[in-house]
Amino acid sequence: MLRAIVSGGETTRSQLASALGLSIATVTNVLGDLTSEGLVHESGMLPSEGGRPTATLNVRPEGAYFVGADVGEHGVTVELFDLTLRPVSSVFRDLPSRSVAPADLSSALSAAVEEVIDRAGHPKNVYGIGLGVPGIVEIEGGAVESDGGFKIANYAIYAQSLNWPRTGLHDIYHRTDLPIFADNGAKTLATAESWFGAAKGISDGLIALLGRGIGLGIISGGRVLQGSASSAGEWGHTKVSIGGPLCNCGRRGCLEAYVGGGGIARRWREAGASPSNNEEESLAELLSAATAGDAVATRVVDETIEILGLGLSNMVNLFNPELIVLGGWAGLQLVEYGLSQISAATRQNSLDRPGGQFELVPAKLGRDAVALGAALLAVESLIQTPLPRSESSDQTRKYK
Amino acid sequence: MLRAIVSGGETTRSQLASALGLSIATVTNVLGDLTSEGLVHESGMLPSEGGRPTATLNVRPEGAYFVGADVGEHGVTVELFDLTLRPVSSVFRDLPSRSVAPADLSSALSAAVEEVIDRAGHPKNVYGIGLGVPGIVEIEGGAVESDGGFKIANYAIYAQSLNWPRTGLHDIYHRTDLPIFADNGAKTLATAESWFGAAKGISDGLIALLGRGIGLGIISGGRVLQGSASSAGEWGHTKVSIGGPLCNCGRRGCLEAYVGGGGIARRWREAGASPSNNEEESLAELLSAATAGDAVATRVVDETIEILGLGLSNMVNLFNPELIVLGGWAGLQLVEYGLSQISAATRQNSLDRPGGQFELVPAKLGRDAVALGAALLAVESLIQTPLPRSESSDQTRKYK
DNA sequence: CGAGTTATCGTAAGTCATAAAATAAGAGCA
DNA sequence: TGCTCTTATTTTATGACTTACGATAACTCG
Repeated sequence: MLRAIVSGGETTRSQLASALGLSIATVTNVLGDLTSEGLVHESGMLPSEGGRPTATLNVRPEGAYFVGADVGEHGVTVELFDLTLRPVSSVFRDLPSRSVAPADLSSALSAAVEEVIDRAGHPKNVYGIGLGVPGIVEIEGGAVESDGGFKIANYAIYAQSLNWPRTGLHDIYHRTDLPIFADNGAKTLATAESWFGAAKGISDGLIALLGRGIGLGIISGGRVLQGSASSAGEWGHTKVSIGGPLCNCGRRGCLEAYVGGGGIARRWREAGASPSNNEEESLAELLSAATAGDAVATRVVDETIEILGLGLSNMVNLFNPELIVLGGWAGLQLVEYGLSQISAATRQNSLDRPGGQFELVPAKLGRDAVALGAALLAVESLIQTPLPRSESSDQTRKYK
Repeated sequence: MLRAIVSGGETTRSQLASALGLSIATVTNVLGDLTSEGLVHESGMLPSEGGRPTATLNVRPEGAYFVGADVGEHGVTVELFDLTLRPVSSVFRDLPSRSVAPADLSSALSAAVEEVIDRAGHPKNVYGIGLGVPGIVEIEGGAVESDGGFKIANYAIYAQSLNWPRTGLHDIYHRTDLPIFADNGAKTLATAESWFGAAKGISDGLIALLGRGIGLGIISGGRVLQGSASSAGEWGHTKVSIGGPLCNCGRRGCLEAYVGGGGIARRWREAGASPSNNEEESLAELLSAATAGDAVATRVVDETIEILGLGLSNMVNLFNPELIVLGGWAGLQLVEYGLSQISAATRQNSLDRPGGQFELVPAKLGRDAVALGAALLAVESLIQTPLPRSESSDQTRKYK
């Protein structure tokens, strides 16, 4: 219920009832609890249509706060979100070197978290912190009870692309005064797009994160697919060719080696160009050269789109999505260059039926979507956990 | 509850209670209803351990019957299953020509269904019929109320590989005296393996059907993944190479073109051999030649396993399964030849983490697994639908 | 044969969602 | 201004489940 209001924005009791398949009476009951928790309030009135006017309901922004962090290759972005999931404050910290070690990250991250809460005037009700990290995040058994009375799951991070060995979550963030959650960045992006962005309300969809690496969040039945050890969605290292160019992961023919930021730059270089060292700028140069009619650039771009379409078509056959969202800096640039070309290449390589059943759109949320999705991990946990009962009311409440 | 007993076989009340997370009292209640329906009975007693002996519970085989049909390229296999899902009678019908038309199929199928029920002595309580068909099966809107009072969903079949245009389910089976259900054969196989076979109790797994074509059932959270229009799992036409050999589907580089029955035979032929025209025999010849040390055959087999492993590794990265089951005639032959080789090829191409988290096993159920899984479609519907209330008891019951 | 044990059954009480009734808050009109 | 009509929300009562608990059944062991 809280999820429906947070994700859907201002509504009314009857809208909620029909959206959730409950009666209005039940909605009122649950709402009473949420209101007395200070999470929801009546935000206004709709003009009457002859009878009593409808009260509009909305989340009370200051009802709860959440920290979300985007741990990237270049640095960490940490943001504090209120209960409407709008950013309240935001901090970016560069990381010292290119090859990030967990210890460096740890100090930067802790400082950034402290700063971001500081800047917002130290709200008391920060409910948790979520981390979007590169690589595979597994939840191991053996959750630990923290000082605060909440459980801290035993997360382990395997960031093959950062050359990290198995890294415990406490190695990159050791404060335990707040509940902490983590997931792969592509999956937190998918969560964010699914709550607030292009994939809102979608039951079966794909959210691709194209940047330096290539990630994917698979939405199935409205939730992000996790797999047996929560590493589902590692699309970047699926093979699209036998043999093929060498990838960072040590194998050959990975999709990422072709259409990851580095792969695109490499292919342009091999075609004779000397692109910028910054992959993001390099792609921009490539695309504008292609737009300007440069034959070599056009060939490289066409090839990129063809291979991306081939990779996407594999996902279309496997998942039969109704929607594909392209995000990440490379994804957004490519979509702007030629959404319909990518879409056509995908359909052409897909089976006829599923190939005709999806729509391809750019991501709607901006750069902080990974952090937003990470914060949503904490929100989801708040929604599932019954709050400790307050003095004001001794009814038990489990449904939010 | 019925599902737990059917799938798990003989149990006791307390086992059921802990398996389903209910109290023993509730189990007893629901069981009372199931028993009075004639679906379940107390099958025996366990030796006492000091107190009252535990009654064992089991399904009453003659409590309900289900028809399952495997619609294949060569013919239809139709079987009648009792409530323990053991086959009671079984009919196979060849199809007249190679290129099957819906009309030919329709008469063969109807006759086979009639025969299979006949042979079992015309039990009254046949609850439905399930069809496992090649190609994509979609459920369109607009279910129709039949004479019998049940709904018949509006299924549409798109069998690109059989060259069928959109085919309505009523075009291949027009009797409406029984509830009818349909799904892709690879998915019904997955359902069967997941209820009774190698994938029993698995939450995230893959069941691959390797034969003439290549199908896949993806088990996620214990259920077969369906996608937005229920065509998820079309693995055979995902591309493993850019360019590559031409596939039946009209595209190039499909996995099926390499390691489908036809693809393996083609590659052996191109290597200079003249295999049997029957693909199944051809594969057997190839594998025994390789076992005997034939260099050409060994190269072709190694290549097959390498490509199959590559295809599987893509699935491992995407789904992070705990188990991969290989079935279908080609799958079983290949597994027998070299399970560990296939497993090694898969792991080698996968990311380290998910690559170390799955087990690869052969399918446990035999040739009639597709038909069994199809019958399970009807079982699942029985489990979800509350039975019409009988005179003997006027309590409503919804939980089984 | 009775004491101890374990299994199953029956009943009362607790939960939770909803239907129905009651109340609230307006609009529109005489 | 009051009255009626309409729609929204809250309160109350009911019904469907589930479970806790006590009663009963069926067995072993001494």
